[in-house]
Amino acid sequence: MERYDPKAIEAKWQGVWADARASHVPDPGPGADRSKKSYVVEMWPYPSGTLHMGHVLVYTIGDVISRFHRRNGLAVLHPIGFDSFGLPAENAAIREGGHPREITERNIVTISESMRRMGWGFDWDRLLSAHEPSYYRWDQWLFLKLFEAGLAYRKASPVKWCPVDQAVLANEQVHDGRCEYCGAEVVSKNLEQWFFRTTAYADELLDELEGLDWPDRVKAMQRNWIGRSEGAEILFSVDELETDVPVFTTRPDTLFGATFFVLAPEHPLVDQLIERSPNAAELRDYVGKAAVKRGEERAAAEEKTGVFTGFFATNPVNEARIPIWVADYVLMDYGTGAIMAVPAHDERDLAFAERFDLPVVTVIDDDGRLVNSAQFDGRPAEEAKGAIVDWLGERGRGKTAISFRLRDWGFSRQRYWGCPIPIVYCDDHGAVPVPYDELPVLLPDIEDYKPKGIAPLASAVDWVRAPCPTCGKEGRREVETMDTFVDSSWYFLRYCDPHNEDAVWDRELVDFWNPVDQYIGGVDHATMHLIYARFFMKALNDLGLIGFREPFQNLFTNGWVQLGGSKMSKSKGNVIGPEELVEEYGADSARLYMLFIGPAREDMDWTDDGIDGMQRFVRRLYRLVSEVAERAPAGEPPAGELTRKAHETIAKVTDDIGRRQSFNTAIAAIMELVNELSKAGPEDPAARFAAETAVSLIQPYAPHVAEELWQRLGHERLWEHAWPVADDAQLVRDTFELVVQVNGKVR
RNA sequence: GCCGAAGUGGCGGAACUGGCAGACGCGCCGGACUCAAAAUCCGGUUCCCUCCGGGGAGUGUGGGUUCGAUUCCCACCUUCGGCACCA
Repeated sequence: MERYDPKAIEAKWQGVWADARASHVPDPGPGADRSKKSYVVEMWPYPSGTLHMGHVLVYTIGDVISRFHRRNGLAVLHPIGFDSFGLPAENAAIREGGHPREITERNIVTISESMRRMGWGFDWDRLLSAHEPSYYRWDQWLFLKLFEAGLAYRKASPVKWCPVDQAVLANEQVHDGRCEYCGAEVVSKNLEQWFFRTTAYADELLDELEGLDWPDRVKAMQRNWIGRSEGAEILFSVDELETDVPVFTTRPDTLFGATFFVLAPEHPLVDQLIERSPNAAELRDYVGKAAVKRGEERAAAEEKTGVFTGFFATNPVNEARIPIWVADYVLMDYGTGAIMAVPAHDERDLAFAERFDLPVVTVIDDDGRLVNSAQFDGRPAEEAKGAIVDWLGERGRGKTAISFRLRDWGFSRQRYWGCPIPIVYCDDHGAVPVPYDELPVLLPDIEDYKPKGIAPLASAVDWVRAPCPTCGKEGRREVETMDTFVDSSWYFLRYCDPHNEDAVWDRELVDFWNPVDQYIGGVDHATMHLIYARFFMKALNDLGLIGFREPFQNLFTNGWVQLGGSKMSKSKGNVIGPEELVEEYGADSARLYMLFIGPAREDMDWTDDGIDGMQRFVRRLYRLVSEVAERAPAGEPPAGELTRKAHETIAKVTDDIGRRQSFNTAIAAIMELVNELSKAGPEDPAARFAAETAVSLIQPYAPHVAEELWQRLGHERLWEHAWPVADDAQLVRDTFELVVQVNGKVR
């Protein structure tokens, strides 16, 4: 008998599937049954040069699920595409020369070929790449829709600015407050930046998490990210300026304990205070320094810092005049950018009070009741919250309020390799959207992508010059590009109608396939991507472009595949990548091993220590089934151990893949069946049934060798053969063991 | 600090609903085949004791509930992940 030859077998069946278009799904016809569809999407990859083990994990999980669904009679849409805009290609181009487009497209060719060799059954007819004008044209189209709806807008936002280079700097380009390139002291500058109004959906993003079949930890991370806090907004007055300043607090019950007042350095009132302050110079210096610090630097500071303004605020509840400080531990973009400081009941305020010798007044005792709080003394704190807010409300000095830590999504990037924002600036008309019929605004070729001046696109002078769409007078194009998270917020919609040149999509197609039934990807996208995509669906639904509000009904988050963990150094140390793995062992063994190594949702340390064992198993299966094909008797399998084991395995594997998504244990179960078959031998009257069952069950994992063996067993087209069903009657055992315990011991 | 996940043999892990802990695999030990090796096959492999019949301990630690706990409850320890001056 010839040896198991994965290369030959895999090439053969990959050819057969390509010819048969086995992974292609046609558009649903009229009256197609939505209950018989399954939409399986893995997060699309960034086209780096080669596949890595993380890719092998994600796409093998998706392939197992989609093959399983297909054989369960569902119409499965399982597409692939590339998240091909973004920094790595741009940086590679800067480093090595060449155009980001060339590098990207070369990588796409290489990686697609590797994907085919892994046997992943994608519908290649629907291939998308974000950097192609046929895709990003619709990024622009969607941007215009959101812009019209007021969900995309510009606002001045502080950026780090190098006054010498006249350039916006990324956080990483600032070292010790100095420009990475010229060493000049970096200043903060308010620049107009583009934002999506994600905060408009803060409540829905939180509430609609409930209905999703997502891992709890991902939901928890999103809740945390959205950060809804209930509290109150309270007005303090600044008599010298005849103005009121609102603060947000979750602890209105501690209002009588406010002993000082703090403004964020960026607070608009600070400028007014500086002009009339005895500490003007010191304040100006402090505000300037705080502006160029990163948030983390502020948080990491060992001691709190701040400057007294010389002004006082009046506490509305007791008319106490408390000093107003400016301190960078108060953030402008949360709450109102101003706080009442209650050192007795807030750690941070306490640290500040100790540093600057400010008074501490306890207003809640050990029993949780108010003290030093006038008419509210003796009330439990929880109850006092409402009572104090009501009291303030009657006097127009306070009201209940909700604050979110979720911020609007800033999506302008001062980078080249991204989707141009279709806006023309006109001296008379401001930011004017490019008309729909002029899309796409093509990304021009330029000489130099280095982020040394302002955005690299500014150097494409001919491109920048454009007539104002409103008046025709010469204007200039937006030179910033979109964050690549824009591309990935809706790509799964475009897969449903990828070649449509007249519209972003056909609503019926998108509504048929979506929401995605199974989304698969790393937990590293738990917040950004998975929040942005959810925001997009809510906005697009409100715009009447789609008929649903959540993109991903079921989410599987795979663990990290760690290379060279603590274990690696001990063993051989020669870690091999996916390409070599396939070359040496074949795609089937690689796929099986990747999912067998441990639970796919948990992090794992990649070692190739066990891959030989997996190859051994596949060879054993191959030999055993080949023998069965030649020698096993035909006909109905008689009831007995082996027949029952086969039925048990069907039940177990079906449940493991379908309900539990426990991919490693399904493989173990098939191994048990093969072990039993091996013991019974190829001439056992149930051998043929057991072999057919094993081959059929392993097909989602190891589709090539399964197809080959299926053919040897005298059948064809396993990929569309119905998934086996366990016979309940065969699962009943004639005898069973009854465990008897006496005094807690088995007897 | 807050939120979340997890601690089981030499290793990766299994035990799904409270019912024989260690499935499946790696590694290791022994054997068969072979001139020899590879490949393959068979047997063993949690730890301790053993008169070889078996006996005892055991799922991070300490308690608890239960006839019975890896599983449920309380407290603690450790590791990993996320958020983090969010008022």
